[in-house]
Amino acid sequence: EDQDMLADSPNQPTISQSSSNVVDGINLEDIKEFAKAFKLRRLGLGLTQTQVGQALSVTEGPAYSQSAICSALASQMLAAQLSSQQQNMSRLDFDGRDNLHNRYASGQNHLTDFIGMEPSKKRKRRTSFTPQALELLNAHFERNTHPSGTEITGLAHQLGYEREVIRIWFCNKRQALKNTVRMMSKGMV
Amino acid sequence: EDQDMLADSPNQPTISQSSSNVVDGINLEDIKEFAKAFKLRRLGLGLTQTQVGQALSVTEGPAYSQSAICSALASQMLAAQLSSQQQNMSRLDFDGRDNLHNRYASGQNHLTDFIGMEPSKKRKRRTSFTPQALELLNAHFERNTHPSGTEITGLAHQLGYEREVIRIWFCNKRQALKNTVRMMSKGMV
DNA sequence: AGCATAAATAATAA
DNA sequence: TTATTATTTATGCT
Repeated sequence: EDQDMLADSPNQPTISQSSSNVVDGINLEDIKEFAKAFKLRRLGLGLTQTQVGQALSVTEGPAYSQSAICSALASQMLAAQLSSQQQNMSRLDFDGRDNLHNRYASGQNHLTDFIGMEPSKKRKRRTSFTPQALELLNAHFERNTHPSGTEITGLAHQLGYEREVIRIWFCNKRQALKNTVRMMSKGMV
Repeated sequence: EDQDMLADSPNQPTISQSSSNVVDGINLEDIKEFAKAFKLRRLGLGLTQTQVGQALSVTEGPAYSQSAICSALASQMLAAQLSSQQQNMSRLDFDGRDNLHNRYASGQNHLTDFIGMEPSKKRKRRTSFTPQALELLNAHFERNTHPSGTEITGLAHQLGYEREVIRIWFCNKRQALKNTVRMMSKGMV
């Protein structure tokens, strides 16, 4: 039916240029190629973004609004366009981590350097739990809000998450529960 | 999406079933009821979580941020939703709904007392970036998708935009990239 | 009208 | 409490 239109792939072969625009483990060139191919295909089928989104939502869940499709693809193309316009831009170095590190190491930091900034402490990437994992976690929580170290380890292992991540989940969950109870006791609602 | 949470799910009336979902001395079913009621009430008043939080902070102390309200209530509902999937609900209970309705129809309206004022705070004017700005931003993004606070401030200053605007730009950009990757991985095009 | 995307809101990991 | 991510809404273009 109608997702067939999207199914197969003209898939530009190659283009994995060695320019190595790799961000977060993905190659930006590939992304840009994909975006272009997707749009061409959509236009070839005479569909609007909204229509494609609706069609996809049938099979993929309600995850593709017009906005999603647009934001997913358009900006990649814009980026491609812009960067090809001018390859030579002046190279202001904002990438501070090294600079920062150097400055710090050389002891040249002043107070002003720290105002309004945080020490760029690489926050851990937010993990997202699968519904299955959540189900198990919630079930466990209802039985015991304070799992022992062993239990936590067991859960972590069983679910394939880091132990610390599971531990924190229970912390947050207890906090949420406590907040709710507090609000209830204040007679809200 | 989250209307679904409110939609059904078996509303144990009077609860306290002997199944006794009691954790730490509190009945989880009550909690879930409360969470649902609270949200319904908030939506009924046309308020955001942030607004409610601010209003409550006036009387209750600075203890209710948007996050607090969300974390207090949303996760309870999620848990309710998940667990209701399992216990093959045969039991649509409309009385519960009515009870709920009565409870807050007759109950304290003090939320409204503190709010009422401006539910609308003038959406910020959409800024439009110059091509030059976009070029620099994109270039930076390709080097680092998660700029530190300092880097953001630096970019904002250099380009003459508000810091927040730049920060949001990166958020949206990351989102766009992620959407693309997601679509790619689904084998589209 | 349809596209592109900034801004706002909700949810929740750290 | 903070910071980010996920999703939605709304606005400026073409």
